[in-house]
Amino acid sequence: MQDGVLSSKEFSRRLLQWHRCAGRKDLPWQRRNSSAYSVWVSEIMLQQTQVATVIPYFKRFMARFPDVLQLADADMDHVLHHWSGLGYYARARNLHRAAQIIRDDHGGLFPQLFEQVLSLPGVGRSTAGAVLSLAFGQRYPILDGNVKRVLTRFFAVTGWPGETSVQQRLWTIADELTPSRNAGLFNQAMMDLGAAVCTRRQPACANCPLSDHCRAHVEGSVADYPETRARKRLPLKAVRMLLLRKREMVLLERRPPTGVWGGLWSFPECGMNADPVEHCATRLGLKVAALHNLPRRRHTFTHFNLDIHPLELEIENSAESVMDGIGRVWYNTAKPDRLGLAAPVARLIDEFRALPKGDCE
DNA sequence: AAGACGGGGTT
DNA sequence: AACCCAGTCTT
Repeated sequence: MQDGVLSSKEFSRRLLQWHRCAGRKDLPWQRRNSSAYSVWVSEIMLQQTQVATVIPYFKRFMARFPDVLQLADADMDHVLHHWSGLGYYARARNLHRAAQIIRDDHGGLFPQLFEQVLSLPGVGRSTAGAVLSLAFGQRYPILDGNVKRVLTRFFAVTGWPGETSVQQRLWTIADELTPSRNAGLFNQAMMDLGAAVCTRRQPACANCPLSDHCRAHVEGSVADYPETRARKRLPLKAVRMLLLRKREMVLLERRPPTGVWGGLWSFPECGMNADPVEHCATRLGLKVAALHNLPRRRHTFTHFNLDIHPLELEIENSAESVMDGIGRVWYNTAKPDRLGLAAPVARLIDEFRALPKGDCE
């Protein structure tokens, strides 16, 4: 058997056997009566995000939006608030929109046809396969980071998995391996194996039920898979954030629906070369009484680095009106509204709240 | 086919 | 500081 090729049937038999003993079965979205809705929410949260990070968000989210109708009827701001800090906020907007589609087009019941699930915003091939297999036992493969790692190693697949040709090959392999019975368990087991055994660094091949037929393991090249993309140097951008203070209130603006922190609330910004006082007068109709710089902080994205230069500005007590109230709000740091805040904005507000209040400077 | 999209953890 | 993570959408 050592030299032969492992059949798909034997592959899944071994994997499921391993999963019965060693797999995780007590995650919050894996309860016995977990609905398609909770599987879906968890899968969306788990996109590009690790289990440990997701768990508290998932619990809070499900407590507030226990079913698809409550999510569909909720305010976008409320949904974003519960997503704040998770990142990739388009996921939350898509989740909300998809819930409304399920309410309006599917009678509030989660669809069970692959094409219908795939057409929901935010749901691609892998997530559609995950929900249908995990929640309904349908035979669809998945291809997330864990599965990619397992497959590239087991079959010694070279090339960066983000490349189209490599990805197609991996989908074909995943499809051939997926059993017609127990597809959900199989997919869960693949993800668990990737998360617990076939880890990116220092994989526990000694505990792997497939290692004797794993090409990378046999060749002693496990660390070479999956290949990584050659990375470019990230561009550095800079922005000045205006922390406009009026007593314990601070002015926030809603960001445009697309782009970084889309739909979230943040501080007004101005370019590094602009005059902040002038900017406040002309764009916001506010007179500045005092100002001082706060320490610069760097925020890193996948695609660029951002230097945030916070500038605290005290507003004159007279001339209270802010131009164009739509999309702007005086945020009470003592009694916070439930808004979605970008992570660095939330941090700045926390520091701000800790500052001595009142008429210093 | 390539780039955009967040934040946190690990090394 | 580099690298990665239970991907999907837009261009």
